[in-house]
Amino acid sequence: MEAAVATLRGFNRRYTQHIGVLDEGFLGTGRPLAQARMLFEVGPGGCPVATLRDRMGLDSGYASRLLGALVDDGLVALGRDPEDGRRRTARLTPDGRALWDQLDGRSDELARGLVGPLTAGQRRRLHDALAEAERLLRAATLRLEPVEATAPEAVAAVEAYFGELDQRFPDGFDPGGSALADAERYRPPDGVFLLARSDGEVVGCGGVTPLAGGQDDPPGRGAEIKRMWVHPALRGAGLGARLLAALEAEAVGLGYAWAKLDTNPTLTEALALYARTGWSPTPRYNDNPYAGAFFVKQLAS
Amino acid sequence: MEAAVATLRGFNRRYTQHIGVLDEGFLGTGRPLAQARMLFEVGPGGCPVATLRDRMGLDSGYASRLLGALVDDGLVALGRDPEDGRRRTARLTPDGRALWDQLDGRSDELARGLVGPLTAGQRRRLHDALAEAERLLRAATLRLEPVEATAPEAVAAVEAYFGELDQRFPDGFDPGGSALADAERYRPPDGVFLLARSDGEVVGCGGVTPLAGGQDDPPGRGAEIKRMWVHPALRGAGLGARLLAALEAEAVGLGYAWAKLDTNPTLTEALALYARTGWSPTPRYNDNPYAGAFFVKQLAS
DNA sequence: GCAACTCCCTGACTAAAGTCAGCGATCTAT
DNA sequence: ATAGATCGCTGACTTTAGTCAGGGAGTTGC
Repeated sequence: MEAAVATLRGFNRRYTQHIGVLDEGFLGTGRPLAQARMLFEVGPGGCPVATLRDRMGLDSGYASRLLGALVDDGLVALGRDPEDGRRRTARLTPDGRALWDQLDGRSDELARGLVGPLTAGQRRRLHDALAEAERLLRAATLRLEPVEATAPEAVAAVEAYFGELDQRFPDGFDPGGSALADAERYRPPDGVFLLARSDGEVVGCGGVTPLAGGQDDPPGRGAEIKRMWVHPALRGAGLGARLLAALEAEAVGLGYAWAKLDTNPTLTEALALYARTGWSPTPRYNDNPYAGAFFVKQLAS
Repeated sequence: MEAAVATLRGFNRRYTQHIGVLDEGFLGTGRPLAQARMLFEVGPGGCPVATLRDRMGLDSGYASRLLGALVDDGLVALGRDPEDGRRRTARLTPDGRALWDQLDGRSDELARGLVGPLTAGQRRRLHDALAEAERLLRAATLRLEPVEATAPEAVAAVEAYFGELDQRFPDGFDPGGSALADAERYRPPDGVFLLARSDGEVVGCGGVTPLAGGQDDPPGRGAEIKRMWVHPALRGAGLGARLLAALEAEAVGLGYAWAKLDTNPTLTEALALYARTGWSPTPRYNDNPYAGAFFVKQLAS
């Protein structure tokens, strides 16, 4: 712990001094940093105002004013959200896009200047180190929150999960119903659906549903843990373990005494995770044609 | 290159959003960020005003004002430098020290909170990744500058070098004279002494001196490359290669046609570096008792 | 001993960043 | 239909951050 804390703090100090230089790409455009950052955040694809405020952590009034200045200068256009007339979406005008390209180019140039003195091998090492650090930092900073299984983001996460299974299994994967089919089973008081977010982006999910116990099952109410998924970019950073632990804790909170889960035996990382965290093999308890391994765990209360 | 640039930029974005949080440890003390940062920079050991300005990149007037505010609040005391009456050194008063401790504690707490959710293994991986990234970024951002070999920082670097040799060799190392002994040999137009700085801190050095050519030497004037040293914290990031290349370029600039250097055969990384960068083994050319390997290189002009 | 140069400080600014209360338009639940 | 909440906007502010010109005390080179 101490070593990691010290390294993080040391890194932070030097980083803000040297690499923070990348922000300077946003200066010298004849407009204040905050405006430039705002324009950059809007991005070529446009962005809802609320998202901009959230991401930049700004006061609603201040954000509005920054956008107003960009609109006045003809760089950004605000449109109404067709689904909710209160919301507005910012989009870049052609002029705005030109400035965005300029900002992007400057940042690129600065980053290039920074890695320029390194050899190809060193650059690769830098790339690997930063990617690893980011994976771990994201895993550390993400937030787990319960949501409705029918929420658009939850559905998107489950569909990403299904899509991945479809690619991964030799014969594809057919969910046998939409992601929404059994949504009510994930609703309190008998279930829950957790979404893992990092930077607002969904990077994982998983749910708890009630499970009818059989004759040989432990006493007390039983739950099933389902649809556990981790975004590919974050694999190997321990997010799976955190998510599983959080789901177990939720199950305990819902009054369950034990839980089961199934998985495909080809998913070796998952098998290792379950073995490591106190899950024991158990006989098949459902007719899921894609599952070949079944686990049970007595939940600590 | 592209991958490294993209990763760096992506890392930077997330970093400034999440880890920049560490700076927030400096907020909420009822005083502006800049003042808090200044107080923290002064540190328990005190710090000359010029150094503070440099490190924080501030205008002289602004820095003076920030310090003035801290002095008014009884947190910092300014004293005269005994060696140069124009210079001032800032020191923390007991109250200032208490606030410093508070800031330090908050930063630590934030860093702890950040790495807290990670397992011990993940923390170690984060530590390693950040340390590697920092090494490489420092190697990329450092500056090489020619200095007088008698400059205090140059002497300190050479003494660090000697000290390290003394530890490394089984029978110790005796420089046979102080670091200053042959300082004039490192002075233009016949020599040069380079200092590598990162963040103002000296992280490496090396010099070029004239070398009398023998019968079997290549035609033209010959130089010797000496006292090449890299700070232990930056080893393995390619700083040695950059330094050596810079010294060779300096030698070319000084009109030398070839150069030699000696080293101890136990310094295997150094041997590998020389072999990799076009240096060829050559017979002993001096009576340095610590040297056992000798190299020569024809310099490109 | 004097000119030239440093180092730090002061006064007088400007621009940018950020806060707070309140308002109209729009959506949601009952 | 209406009360209550949400979303974004506006006005009126304060505080920070940062710049520039100049000046006094101290040092250095000749």
